[in-house]
Amino acid sequence: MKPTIHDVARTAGVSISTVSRVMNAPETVTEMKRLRVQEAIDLLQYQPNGFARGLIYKKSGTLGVMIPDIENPYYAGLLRGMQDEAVRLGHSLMICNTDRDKDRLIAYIQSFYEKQVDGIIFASDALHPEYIEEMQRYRMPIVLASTNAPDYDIPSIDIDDELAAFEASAYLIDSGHVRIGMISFPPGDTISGRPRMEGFRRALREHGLKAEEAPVAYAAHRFEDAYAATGELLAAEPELTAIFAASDEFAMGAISYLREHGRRVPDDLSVIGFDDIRMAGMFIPKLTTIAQPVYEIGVRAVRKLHELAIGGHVEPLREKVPHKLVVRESSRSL
Amino acid sequence: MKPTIHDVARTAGVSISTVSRVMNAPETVTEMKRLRVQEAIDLLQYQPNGFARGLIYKKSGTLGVMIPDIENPYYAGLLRGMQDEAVRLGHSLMICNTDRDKDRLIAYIQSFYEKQVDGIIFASDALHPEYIEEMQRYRMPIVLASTNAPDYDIPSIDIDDELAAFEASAYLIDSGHVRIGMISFPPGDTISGRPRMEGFRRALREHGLKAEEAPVAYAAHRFEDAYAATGELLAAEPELTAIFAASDEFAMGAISYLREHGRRVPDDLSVIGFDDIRMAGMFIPKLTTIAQPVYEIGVRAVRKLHELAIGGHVEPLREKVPHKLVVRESSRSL
DNA sequence: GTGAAAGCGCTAACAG
DNA sequence: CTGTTAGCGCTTTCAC
Repeated sequence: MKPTIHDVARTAGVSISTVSRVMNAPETVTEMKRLRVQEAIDLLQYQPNGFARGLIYKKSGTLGVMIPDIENPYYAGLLRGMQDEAVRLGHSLMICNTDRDKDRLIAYIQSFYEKQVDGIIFASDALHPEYIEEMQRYRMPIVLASTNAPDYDIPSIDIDDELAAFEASAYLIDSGHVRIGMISFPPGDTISGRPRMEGFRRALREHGLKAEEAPVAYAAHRFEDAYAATGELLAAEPELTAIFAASDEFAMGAISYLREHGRRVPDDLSVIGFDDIRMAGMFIPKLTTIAQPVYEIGVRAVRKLHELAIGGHVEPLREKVPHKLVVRESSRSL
Repeated sequence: MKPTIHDVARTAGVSISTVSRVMNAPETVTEMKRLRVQEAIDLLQYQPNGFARGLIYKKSGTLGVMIPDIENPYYAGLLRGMQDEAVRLGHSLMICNTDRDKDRLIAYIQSFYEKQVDGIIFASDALHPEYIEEMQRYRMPIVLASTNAPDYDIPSIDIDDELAAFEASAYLIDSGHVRIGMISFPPGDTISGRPRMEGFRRALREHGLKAEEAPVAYAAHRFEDAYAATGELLAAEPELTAIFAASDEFAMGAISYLREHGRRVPDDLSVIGFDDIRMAGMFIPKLTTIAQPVYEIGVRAVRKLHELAIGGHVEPLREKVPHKLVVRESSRSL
């Protein structure tokens, strides 16, 4: 059996309060007893029971994290940032891979609640009001990482997707491309879907191109979807010279399709991605992309949640972090 | 404030024991009261406090997981399997990314212990005796996923690395390759390092090739290391026609190096990887590789840990799961 | 069938 | 400075 505070007290010959004190306020105990207690602790390998402390402090030192797809490298970077900051703050992370499954997500919210996590970080593209309401119903501190909720007063941290997409597209246009297609997340996706598409369209418009005629194909989330979408794009506009992909994985899917259909990248077509996942620098050709400071987003999300859990509020509520265009090999000037 | 069992009891007009009963043994309560209690529960959004239950049951319903590098897609697949099985069993996962940092790992073991996880899954290549002893000292159930410990009686589940490496190499030889190099994990790595190298050598030997003369270059863990190692390999043996990479990431690093130095894959050189991470099918060229059933390993690891935590022992102690050669585009017959 | 009460391991007044 | 005691929220005998 795990030793308890009573065991320590007994072998040290003191009361349990004294033991408790040497753990929480050592300076209030005489050196002699403190040493004796410390010895007993070491001897018994004593470690206070988290449940008992939790009951009293009403804190678990654990943060819940929801991510939609753990196999998506984008989230891996985010998690790393969160984890590092959590360690720094003395917290643990309870991670839930929702697989974009609604029931699973709701079940996890309840589980987080029962396990008394100190707060939840919701990292996802798809954020239905229903989820938010479920979380708010339990009144748990929550912050959004790499997404946001314009309709609710929930702290969030992400990049300016519209602007980033604008810059990616503008870069293509400035490189001489005129016939540009986009592989977008579904228009119903209000985070990485619509804003990036709007940024794309605005770039065309502001550069005197007909935004409405530019072909856009939708892909759900994965490589294969983008592969197929590229076919649609080319069918709609065979003369395409550039593609703006809303994620690096999409860019890879597009490049694969192009290769297998005799189009060279970047010689025949330029492709630009989004996110700058680790793989972007390993792919052949290396991806030109918009880099998101994912690690940083993870770190700040945890920090924000910590603040929120401690102080009850955070400043600023909605935080934007800077993105950056990274030019590598998958694009070229015309 | 979170409602407690007392609140429910009060609003339902019963004692707390009755409330407790409708949650844990509803059939022992008369329908009338049961309904009234259920109503109160729904009304107050009552959810029992995990700390209080934990104190009594001495179980947290949480499993601790240690992984060395969350950005390595190999572990993402593993985690997905674990997560899915954990959900099925009603458990949560507490994940720790050790970053191969010893202090961090030890700190996490203690944290797991304090938080009363029901057990630990250790998924890693590097497994120092010190870690094992630290974990055993706390007498927590532990299972090894995708690694093993020959010197200790610890349940483990992984593939037969030596055999898998043998088959990968034999495939290359059967395809007509004679001058084959290997990019290996460091020889000190007794899991994915030495066994895979021995499998490689045995294949050469059993096919009448001089195993000792085959060049082997070592790479730590990542793409960049393999990139550099490929240069060493080629310097040692410029006539190489095939490379066996001990991981898919190594294979990608090798292919990148080859591309950038004017060698085409698979036309000039064949490259075979190991693991079959998701990216293997997205890379250009698609990787020929040894597929590990990572998802399955994750699932079984959780199941094993569950058994161990419940029954105190598992059968069989060391489990091997089958691997599979997957031939794609990065290799060809001579 | 149901309530009162003890106790899980710990912290925090409260007395001494 | 230190020990005693009352809970934290819940489950579980044990009487009624």
